[in-house]
Amino acid sequence: MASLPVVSQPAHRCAALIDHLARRMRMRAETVLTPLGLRPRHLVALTMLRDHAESTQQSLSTLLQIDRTNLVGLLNELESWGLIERRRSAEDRRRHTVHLTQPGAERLAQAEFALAAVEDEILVSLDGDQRETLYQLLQIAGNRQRPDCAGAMAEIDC
Amino acid sequence: MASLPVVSQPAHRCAALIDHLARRMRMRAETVLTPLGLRPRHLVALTMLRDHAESTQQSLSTLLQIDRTNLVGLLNELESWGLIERRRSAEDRRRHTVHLTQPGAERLAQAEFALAAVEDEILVSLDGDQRETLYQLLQIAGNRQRPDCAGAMAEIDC
DNA sequence: ATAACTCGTTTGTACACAACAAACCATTTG
DNA sequence: CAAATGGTTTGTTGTGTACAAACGAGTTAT
Repeated sequence: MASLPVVSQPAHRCAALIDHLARRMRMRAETVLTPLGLRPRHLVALTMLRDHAESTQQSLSTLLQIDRTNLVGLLNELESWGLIERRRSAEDRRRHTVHLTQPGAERLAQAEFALAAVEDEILVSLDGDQRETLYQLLQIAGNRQRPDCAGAMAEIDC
Repeated sequence: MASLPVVSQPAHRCAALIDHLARRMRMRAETVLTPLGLRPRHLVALTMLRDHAESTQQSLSTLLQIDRTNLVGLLNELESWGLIERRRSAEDRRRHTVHLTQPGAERLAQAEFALAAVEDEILVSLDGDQRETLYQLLQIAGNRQRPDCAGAMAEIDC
């Protein structure tokens, strides 16, 4: 009776867990970020820019998964703070390549430093190794969204 | 050379990564959840309720980290769908203990099943073991927010 | 019993985030 | 030149959540 579907079992779903964890992290992050004049979205963008330097806005928008029009506003803010720079691409002068400036990198570093405390608070239950593992997994999961190399972002490495 | 600061290194901050991953997951999740009449918040709540049965609303609100007043609305919806039940506590009749109903459990199972596809899509870069590890880490990180056992939620196990 | 407090509830305000649409300029490509 | 593309601007909409104020019902302290 009540067969035990050993294989086809849906296993564990982490969507809800991620959602929950992200929200908690985010709420705390906001409070330490505001003194720095940043909001979560800015941090995500800056982080992305450090890891994928010189992206064009188009690829940034797919990378960050936010609408182009919204991205413009975001970048406007960051640029007006002097944290990033837009330069016209040499090859195609319609394009803007976005660059993290020196002050931008510093501000990001400050933010991450401030964030350390928040993570300590949220991730108390995880020891150092576990946190590192988590970081790695998130990094892997986040970097390549799917093995879809047919699109415009061909040169990366696939 | 280029010393390897093994210990004091600020290590990696995962706040931005989590934030980003959560948003991508969430957007996709919404599309498979809407046919089921659920939204992400509902799923989080139902999941919590399955794992921490019979919580009072107060403890739920700290667990979910959402305001009490907002929790009421959320539970109202779930109750009107018949997915949860509120019962007055015998000990203290001001309290409501919240229960996942049978239909609620089923709906949750459906949702998680539907979510499998989304996770497959978002977490392509992770193999089975890695996903399980991720799940475990998230579970640990999420369950006990901090070893603060002085409060009202004393009976759990600390 | 009366007062003070607590749990849940309702209502309303405010803000952040983000999707989406429409129209625009500059540039490249056909 | 026309058509398509990258970025920009403006404005609308919806959603999630915090927060405050005030209430009823029930509890606890005095």
